[in-house]
Amino acid sequence: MGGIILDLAAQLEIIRRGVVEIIPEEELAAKLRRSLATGKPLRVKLGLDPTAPDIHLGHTVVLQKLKQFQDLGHQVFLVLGDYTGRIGDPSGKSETRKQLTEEAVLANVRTYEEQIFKILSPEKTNIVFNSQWLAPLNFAQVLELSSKYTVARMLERDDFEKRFRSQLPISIHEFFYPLMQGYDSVALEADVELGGTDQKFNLLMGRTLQREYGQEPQIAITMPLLEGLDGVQKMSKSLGNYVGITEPPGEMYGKIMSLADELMARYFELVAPLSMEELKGINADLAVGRLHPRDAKMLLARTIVATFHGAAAAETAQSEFKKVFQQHELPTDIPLFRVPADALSNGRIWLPKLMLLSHLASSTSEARRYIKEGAVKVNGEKTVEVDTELEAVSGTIVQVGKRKFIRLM
RNA sequence: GGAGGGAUACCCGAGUGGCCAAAGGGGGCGGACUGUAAAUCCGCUGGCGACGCCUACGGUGGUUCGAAUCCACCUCCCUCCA
Repeated sequence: MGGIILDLAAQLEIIRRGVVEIIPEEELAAKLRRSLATGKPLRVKLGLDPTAPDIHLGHTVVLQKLKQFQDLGHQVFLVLGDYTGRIGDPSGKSETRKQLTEEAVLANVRTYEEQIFKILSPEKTNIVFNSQWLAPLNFAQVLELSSKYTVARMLERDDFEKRFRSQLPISIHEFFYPLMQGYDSVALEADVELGGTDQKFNLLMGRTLQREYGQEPQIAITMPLLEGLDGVQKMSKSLGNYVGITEPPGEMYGKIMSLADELMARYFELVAPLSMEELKGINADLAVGRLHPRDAKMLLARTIVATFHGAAAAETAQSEFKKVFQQHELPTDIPLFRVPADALSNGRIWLPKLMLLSHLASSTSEARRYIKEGAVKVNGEKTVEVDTELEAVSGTIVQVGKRKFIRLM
């Protein structure tokens, strides 16, 4: 399968980095050993639930691990859960998720693909849809599958258990999600399955089912869940504490700079594609004060932006950041705004009106608030008078807060 | 099928006739400070050319000078019993 095949110890070291659990590690070593001996790559699987088309840094933790397998010459399978997506993974949820329509799932899958290849090499990635083997199953086969596991064991799963105990509804079809995901492993004859720690139950289900279907059980590897920008809850789109990998470079850079210092190490370890030596060096330098936390964070931001937008974009994002937030200068690109003629009287415009029209504020009340708070600058001059009638001269720069600017034209 | 409890702003959650554009917390935003869109402290957080007016406490009506608060019906959610 090509690629650099390192020896067992070297492979294990790379695979171990950042993981929470490898279940069981001895079996992984055995599989790797066999793979090295026979030249047959391992079949590594990652399931994606196509409900959220926006991939964020949280997703990349597990994608990077997959990439490492890929770089080690193993065969990577991305299972796009078009079929399971219609159920919605109940993992960690306290309530039943709504089912997606077939069209919605397919639309999401397309967006997924575009984003995934920012990390994975397209030519080395096998994308498969689980409808391929799940859809043709007949009722007898489904019954057989469901006979391989018991309700009692199903209820061992945390979220099911909680819901059951507090008498919240659990639909029967939700029990099928782990079964279907496990069956994916059977269908693919997976050697390894990756997932977040919240996926542990589902990953182990794969092992159980593979055994039931006469296969060698896969290895379950769990990755940590990345904390979101708030530093408390896991990164997720619905919590709004995420950095999307398709966000513009400047936005991405800024969001990372807004991380609490304490979270830096975590992001360095989980999302920055640096070598172990580099990581160790950074941590050591930080510990002895040789590296300023701010500069470390800038390095982090630059590295992450470079991953998704390239080194040049990362450099630009950084110099813009320095310019605006350290030197308090104007950004290079300021959106232009043309004042509509009917908003002018004698060539002047009421400042709150201008802010509203140019989306610097979402209402005149908000605009008034900003002005009173001293957040508004006109050509660099703080303006606290709400009833300012501004001369609409081309080139005038209006700034709200630290980040919002317009230039009149 | 029966009995009870609840629905308040972005979220959680007080308020049980006027002092309520509605406590408190979270989140968000702004300012100061700085080392950064970290941390910390302070402030703001419905709309309106605005010391006033309009809209808002699940929905629709009603009682009252006056309703988030009382009454009726409706919708949805929850708890207990069967």
